[in-house]
Amino acid sequence: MSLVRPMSTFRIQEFAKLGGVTVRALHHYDRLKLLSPAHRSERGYRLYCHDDLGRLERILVLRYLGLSLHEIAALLKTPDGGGAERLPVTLARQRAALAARRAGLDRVLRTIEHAQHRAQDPAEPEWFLYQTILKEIHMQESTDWRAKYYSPEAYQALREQRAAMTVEQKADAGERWRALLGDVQSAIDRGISPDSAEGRALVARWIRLGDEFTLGNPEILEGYRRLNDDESHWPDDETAAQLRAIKPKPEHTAFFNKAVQACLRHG
Amino acid sequence: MSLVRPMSTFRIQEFAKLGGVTVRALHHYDRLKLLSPAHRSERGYRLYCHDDLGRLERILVLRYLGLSLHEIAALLKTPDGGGAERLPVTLARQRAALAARRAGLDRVLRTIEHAQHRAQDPAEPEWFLYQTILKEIHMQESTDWRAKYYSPEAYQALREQRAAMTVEQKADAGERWRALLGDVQSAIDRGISPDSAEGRALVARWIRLGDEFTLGNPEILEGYRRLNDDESHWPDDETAAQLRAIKPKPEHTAFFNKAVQACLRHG
DNA sequence: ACTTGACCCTGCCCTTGCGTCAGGCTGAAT
DNA sequence: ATTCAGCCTGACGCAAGGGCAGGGTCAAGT
Repeated sequence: MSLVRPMSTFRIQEFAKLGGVTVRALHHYDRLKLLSPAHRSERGYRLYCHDDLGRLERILVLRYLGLSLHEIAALLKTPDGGGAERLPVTLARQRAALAARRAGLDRVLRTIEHAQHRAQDPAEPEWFLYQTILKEIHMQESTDWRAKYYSPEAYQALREQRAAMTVEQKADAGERWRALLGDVQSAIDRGISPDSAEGRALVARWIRLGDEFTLGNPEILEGYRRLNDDESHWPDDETAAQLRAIKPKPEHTAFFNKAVQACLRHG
Repeated sequence: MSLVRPMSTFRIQEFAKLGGVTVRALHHYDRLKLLSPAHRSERGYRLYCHDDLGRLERILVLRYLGLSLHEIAALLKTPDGGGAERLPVTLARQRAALAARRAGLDRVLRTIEHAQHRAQDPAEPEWFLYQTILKEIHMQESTDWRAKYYSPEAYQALREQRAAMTVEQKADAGERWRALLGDVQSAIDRGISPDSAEGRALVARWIRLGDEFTLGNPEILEGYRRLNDDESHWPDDETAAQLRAIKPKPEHTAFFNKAVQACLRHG
């Protein structure tokens, strides 16, 4: 009977069995500071308590839902209150991501079935099979890569908005963004204060344009933020080029934020 | 105009664009010897030819279907003839694997939807939500892990066979396997030659028993082989224990193979 | 001839979620 | 005193590349 061991604690192996995970996984979570045992024995043994089991269960649930350990840590880090608030958002995003993955899998499965069907025909040479599959792939890959940044509802709303716009309207919107950013740049170059009347006028234009785009939907804004923050992963196509053209530079957003502060101060 | 560069070859970047992949990926494929350029310039530049493009396209198709680069290399390594033969088998297996993944994704998605629905209720505490999801997970995880080793048709056949057997029949079959392996072990211990009459008698028993199990279906045999070859990844449940009990040791299979050779030699 | 800029090479470390040793302690029972 | 199970840390491996560093090469413009 060990006197060192506080009551109702578990050594790592017991705890692993309780949670249905391996010892190594627990080591891993400990190193990531995702789940550290409540205590350590004098000699360094990990001693998990009952609350740790609750946390582990939460972790396992979120892992099952496909979140990365990093995301799980972020979600569980909040002193709670925030956790309950962010959970629904996370669920929605994760659902969208998984639905997209499933759609991708479905396409691959259809392609395989198609290929199997055609591979039956001995008259068809193999290289032809590869060629046609490749064409299918290229066609399918032309799906909108921006989708993954938005919640499903937000993306749906965006698509409706885009569908309702003519080509000229889209070009015009792009042009107005570019013009606005140009004006902001020029204001910065001329040393105009964000606090000035001109600064505040620019802010007003920015906000109007933004609302036009986000439809006042904060989820769209959130998605757009994530999209813009991930520029390094954009593919190299025309969509990306258009996006880059209307992407505000850090100094522009800095100017914008300062000007907003100024407006708030002045009421 | 470079005189060093043979006609109709591409440097790595051109080639990457033709194939729609990155330069780094081509480096990677080269290092894995999956796709090495037809030539190198004097100074070490990779020079890809038109045939390389064909091979790359094959690689991309198979990658799209979810095969690992290792599997792709194996499939493409055969001097062809074997390639055309193994392709349908590969497609079937891959389809089964992807279908399983899709089913898993479906379950997760349903779980998320369920959770979203219940998270609406503000009366329900968060921990309770986690608890019930965890229960769902445990229920879903109790699916037969052996399925992934078999083609869908083979697994279906196996299940029908199992359903048709009574508990006693199953126990009896296990017992006969264990007895056979015991007798083989004893034959080895006693220095009996696989070539002897006793050796050949054991082979006959082995084959009969095997046929009873595989129903003469080579796909089942194939799946069983893969299952047995992957013992290190079996989970730690009762099914695994039963499987281990009837798993022939390497020396048993060696004895078996020698005895089969002997039978073949003697007609 | 020289410089510039685009392109190429190799090699090394980074990612995710652990598994798998390896070497060395600890704890409890024999 | 030994022995065996259990614990620790640290390092390396995996798949499919991404990213970067340091250094060489090619073609064009000056």
